Amino acid sequence: MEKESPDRRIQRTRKVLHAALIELILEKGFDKVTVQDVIQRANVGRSTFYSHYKDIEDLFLSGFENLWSLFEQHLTGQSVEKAGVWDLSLVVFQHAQSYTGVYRALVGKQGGNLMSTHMHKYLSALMRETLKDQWDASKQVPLEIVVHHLASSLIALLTWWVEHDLPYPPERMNAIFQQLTQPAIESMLA
Amino acid sequence: MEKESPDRRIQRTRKVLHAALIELILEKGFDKVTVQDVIQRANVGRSTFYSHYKDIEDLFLSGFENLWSLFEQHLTGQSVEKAGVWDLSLVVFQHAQSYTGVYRALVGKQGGNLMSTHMHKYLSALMRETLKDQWDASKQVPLEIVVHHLASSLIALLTWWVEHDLPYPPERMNAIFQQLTQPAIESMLA
Amino acid sequence: MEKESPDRRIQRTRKVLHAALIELILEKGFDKVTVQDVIQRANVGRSTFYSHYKDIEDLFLSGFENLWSLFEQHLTGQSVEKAGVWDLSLVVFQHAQSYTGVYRALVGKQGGNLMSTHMHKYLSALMRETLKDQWDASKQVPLEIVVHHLASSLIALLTWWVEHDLPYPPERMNAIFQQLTQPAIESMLA
Amino acid sequence: MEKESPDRRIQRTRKVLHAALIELILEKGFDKVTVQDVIQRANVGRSTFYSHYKDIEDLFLSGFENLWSLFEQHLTGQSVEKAGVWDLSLVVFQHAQSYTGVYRALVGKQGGNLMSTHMHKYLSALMRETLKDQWDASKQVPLEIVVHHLASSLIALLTWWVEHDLPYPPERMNAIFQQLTQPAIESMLA
DNA sequence: TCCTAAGCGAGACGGTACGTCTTGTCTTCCA
DNA sequence: TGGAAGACAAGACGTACCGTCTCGCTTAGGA
Repeated sequence: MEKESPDRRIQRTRKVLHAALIELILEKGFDKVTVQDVIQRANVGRSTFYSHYKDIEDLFLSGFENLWSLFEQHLTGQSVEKAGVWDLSLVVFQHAQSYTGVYRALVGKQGGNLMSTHMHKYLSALMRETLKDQWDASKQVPLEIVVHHLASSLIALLTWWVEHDLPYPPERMNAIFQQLTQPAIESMLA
Repeated sequence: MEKESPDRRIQRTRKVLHAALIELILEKGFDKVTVQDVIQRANVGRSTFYSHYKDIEDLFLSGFENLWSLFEQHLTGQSVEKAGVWDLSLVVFQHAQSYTGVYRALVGKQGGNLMSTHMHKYLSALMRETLKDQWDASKQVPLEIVVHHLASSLIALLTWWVEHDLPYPPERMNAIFQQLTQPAIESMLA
Repeated sequence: MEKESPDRRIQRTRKVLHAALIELILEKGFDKVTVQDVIQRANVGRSTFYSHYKDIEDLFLSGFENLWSLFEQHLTGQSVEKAGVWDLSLVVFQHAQSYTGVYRALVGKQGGNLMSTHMHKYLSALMRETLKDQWDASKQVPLEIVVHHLASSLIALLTWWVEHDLPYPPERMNAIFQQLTQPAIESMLA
Repeated sequence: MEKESPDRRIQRTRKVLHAALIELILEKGFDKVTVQDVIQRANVGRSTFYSHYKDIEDLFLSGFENLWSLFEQHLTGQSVEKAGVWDLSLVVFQHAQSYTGVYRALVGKQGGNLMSTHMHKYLSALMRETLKDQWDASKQVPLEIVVHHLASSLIALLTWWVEHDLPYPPERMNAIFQQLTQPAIESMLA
């Protein structure tokens, strides 16, 4: 018996494509990976690839979405509802540690800066939520800029951390992030 | 008179190549620009291109080096010898305003994040110089990370500014940068 | 119905490539024909060309092989088993008349002397077969030279004929070939 | 002293170009030799080449013309005025032996069949002169064809001889040529 | 004796073709 | 019926030559 339902085959195909992509990014960086490479490594037909994804960037982003939804589960799963910016960032560092391999492939130079763009978008949204009630238009620095700054800083720090092979534990990294950003925020809120 | 020495021809060729590249990046982003496009726009032979530059990235970086050397002239030309981090950043914003067109092409998404990498490298070096004497190993946050953070933040802010069509004057941007980063640095030095 | 199997597509592609090559050779001579020309005329992708043939010479020779295998069918189809040199040459002239267009492209200057080389090789082999039993080592002229001479003469005559637009019928040409070559052979065999 | 007149410089340049071409043809065959190769080997500037010759074929033919004028001196120098076809052919074989190196480069495959075409033209003209008085229109084989045949045969034999490293002396080769062609001519003249 | 014109090397240049590589589309075949 | 297989048109890649075009250097033969 042991038949395989169509859906399961589809899931399987997507999984091997993602896995192949991660492998190849780690080997030579996202920019150098071609569709050719991926389908060969994944042992998948050319047309099969294109029936699932528009192009290689689409595959990449789909992988990132998966990762992000795991991150969101991690987030709601373990912290109190109304978390602050630095609760959020802690989860980011912890999550990155849990999935070191994947992060190494996606973050920074290897990931072709593609992930940074998307992660920035999602992170900004979350951070805006945590800050928007404490902020009013009279502040000297627009909320938009502050959020942009915090997201960028977190990603920059994360990238540094991953590319240096996680030399400190997540909690230490988060403490650093806090030391680097909190004083400015506090003084503005004062 | 008006003869053209070999050297001048070479300079001319490089100039039209740079100009063509900038134009094309502004039109469709660095990642979409091909060598084909550039030589066609610049009216330059294919082999001529390759006799000057290894590939399109090489052309891009050569353009960036030009820009950076202008920046360095700007820097030494107008500030006192021992400038601080926020004197430096002010010059960055001013320089970007002077060359809005070029910066628009090179910075951020349009520039394919290529410039960010190199600018980060150069900025970090300059910033490390201004900070290294005030820092000692006992600090909670390593100098390396602080410098990485400052350079990343400045570039992120610069990118935001340019991509939003310079909504504030350079001085205002630098004040914002200072408000976002100085408190943390001060409290660490205290 | 009217489905097209992969194999049929391949055959079709090769056919249009051959046809395009013949056309172009007739227009400007083999030496001037580029791969670019051929694929443009045949409406075929560049890489498709190279997936079928190593280079333009390969395409040319593949066309020649086709022609030669037709010739061999013609040969065994209509003559008695043990044909002599001048039975063979008659078939050559007849075959050239049947495929005037192709021969015009391949033979002589237009064909870049490429076909001559290969045709010489094949013709020599056939002629050696018809002569080798009647020859012995004591002859004043080595068999190798005689065969070389006969093949060269036949090709030269054929070239002249085709380049002068077939002014005589094949039988007349063969009679001429016989008058030019047979007396010497006879006198040697005597 | 030893000044060099302009004319002598020109002669010298042409000579080194010819020499370089011959060397290169012997090394890799005419078809593979580029202008680039020649000027590099001859240590001559690119524009200098083009001020002397239209292209590489022009250089080749100029070399052939030199050789041919040597041949004509050889011809008138040593034979009686009204020579027959086989006196002519003997001189051809002798001349080839005297200039083995050059012939090896020009004749046959190495020479890209270019020389054959021109030599055929010149030889035909000479042979037509020796035969035209003995021929009348009533002959079964047109003079034009006979001449074409004789010239082609001689060149084919010469090519064979040179490409096989001159295994026989010139006189023997000429005797063979005579045996292969004379009987037919005699029987036609009878 | 100067100087002017020519021969030359060097090599930048716009162009064209090469043979390779990758893309995204499409069709057939098999399980 | 979905996926593997792979042919295909399209077009960019980096390389190799082409033939044209300056440019300076050298060196002669006439002023």
